[in-house]
Amino acid sequence: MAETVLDRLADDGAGAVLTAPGELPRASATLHGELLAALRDYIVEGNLEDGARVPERLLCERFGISRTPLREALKVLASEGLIDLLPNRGARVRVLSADDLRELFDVMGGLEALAGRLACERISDEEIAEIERVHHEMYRFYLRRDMHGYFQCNQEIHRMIVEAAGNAALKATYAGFAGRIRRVRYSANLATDRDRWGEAMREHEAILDALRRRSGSELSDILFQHLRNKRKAAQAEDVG
Amino acid sequence: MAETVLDRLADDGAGAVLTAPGELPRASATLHGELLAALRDYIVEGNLEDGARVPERLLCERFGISRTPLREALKVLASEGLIDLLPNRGARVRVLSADDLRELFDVMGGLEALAGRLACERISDEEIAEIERVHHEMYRFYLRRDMHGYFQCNQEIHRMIVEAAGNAALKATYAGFAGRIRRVRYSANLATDRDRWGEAMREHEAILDALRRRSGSELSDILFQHLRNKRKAAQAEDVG
DNA sequence: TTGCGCAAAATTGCATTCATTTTTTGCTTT
DNA sequence: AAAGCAAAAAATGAATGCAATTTTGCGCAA
Repeated sequence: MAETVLDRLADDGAGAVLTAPGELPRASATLHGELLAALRDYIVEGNLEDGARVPERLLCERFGISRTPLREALKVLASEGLIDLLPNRGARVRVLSADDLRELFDVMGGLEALAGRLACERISDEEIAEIERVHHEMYRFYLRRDMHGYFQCNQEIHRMIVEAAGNAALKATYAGFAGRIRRVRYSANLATDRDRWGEAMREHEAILDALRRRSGSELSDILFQHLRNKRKAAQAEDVG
Repeated sequence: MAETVLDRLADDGAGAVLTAPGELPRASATLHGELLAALRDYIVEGNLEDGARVPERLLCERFGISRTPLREALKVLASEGLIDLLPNRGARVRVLSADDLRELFDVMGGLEALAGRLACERISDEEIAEIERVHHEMYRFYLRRDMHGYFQCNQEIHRMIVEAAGNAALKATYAGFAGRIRRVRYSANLATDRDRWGEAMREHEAILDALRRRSGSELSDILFQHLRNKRKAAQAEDVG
């Protein structure tokens, strides 16, 4: 919705910047940087339809800026894969084909596999305990069939593993891919596919187990397969 | 047809630009796109010192363009991690600390591990035969202690594995990280460390073996470790 | 009604201009 | 001679202007 962006910019004023802890570069006190972050969120959050034209003129008015910084931001978003720039024909929200999705999921899987491997090398007992805590919380949501809570915890666990990897480049790359995928809604299928939900829960048990044993290559495998299965479930939804 | 940016660069003798097949988005017939590719190569190839200021004015003259498209390209290069943009203080070639390098190598390792895993799922016998061919060529270079030839083949093999993964998103991401690392010279150490060279050669044997058996998770492990060892060798050079 | 052609309007890509900020230069003071 | 400071010069960030391309609107014919 339009107001979201307006409000965000207005709330921040010209100076203040929400320096969200180490996701994509929420670049500092420059107009370009703020605009970039705002516009990225605007698109990632699905305020524009798939394939919709990104209205340059309109966004300029809305943000109260000229075209120059906006166009700079669009170029960056295009390089991030969120939009397509068609020569002389403006920017469009990138539409992800089934094949694109397959690719993105696999890369996400590879990045998570890497995160798990690296995490095993350096994670502390305290961090593992933290993850276990969220894991058990997630399990309770699972028992209650509370999808929203479950997903919240699920994402949090994956985030914590990436965090535990202690690799900023990985984290930024991961965040970028997560943003590209986030536009796609693929969440509702666990409700209709109880088996998958149970399977996912078991996979998470295995993840925690491998993590406890600091078995990097094992965790790596499990995480990749976990994402693979997630992808398959998501794609099954497309068909049915 | 108008003279392209590339022509202008070539005219100035500042460095020929090759249109390498399917690396980072060599965007189409737009000035911005060409400029971006040219500037990226210009920086990746090391024409500017580490930490050097990127001379906006000068590059404009050299490329024969105005500041607007150049600045757009700089924003993108910054988002790719090749340069830093300091507010009001221009762009600088990003200096990679030892820690940055560690991170980048690990991510490269993770991406190669993923590539290997995916490649095992879909690679054809013919593709494997191709890789074997290059592998043997590389082995001959190894026996002759021809480092240049060896490296050429080495890179080619890794490129082929990424190619065989059949994942464009992975390929583009891989190319991006390769570009960021390419500025760093870490090649000369095999000459001084015969053991490492032999070890690398054995690792490549194992890579090929796992690939033949289509053992994805095994290849994944080997490739990650291979990059790990490469990193260690590269970092050892820093010290000695 | 549907499709075609063409002029008007809008949009895009890039150059240019303008206000700030940073950097340099040159003078003064100790 | 070195340090401090002010003014000039250069740079950066963003707005505006302009030519070129694309899209839209509309009349007209099939």
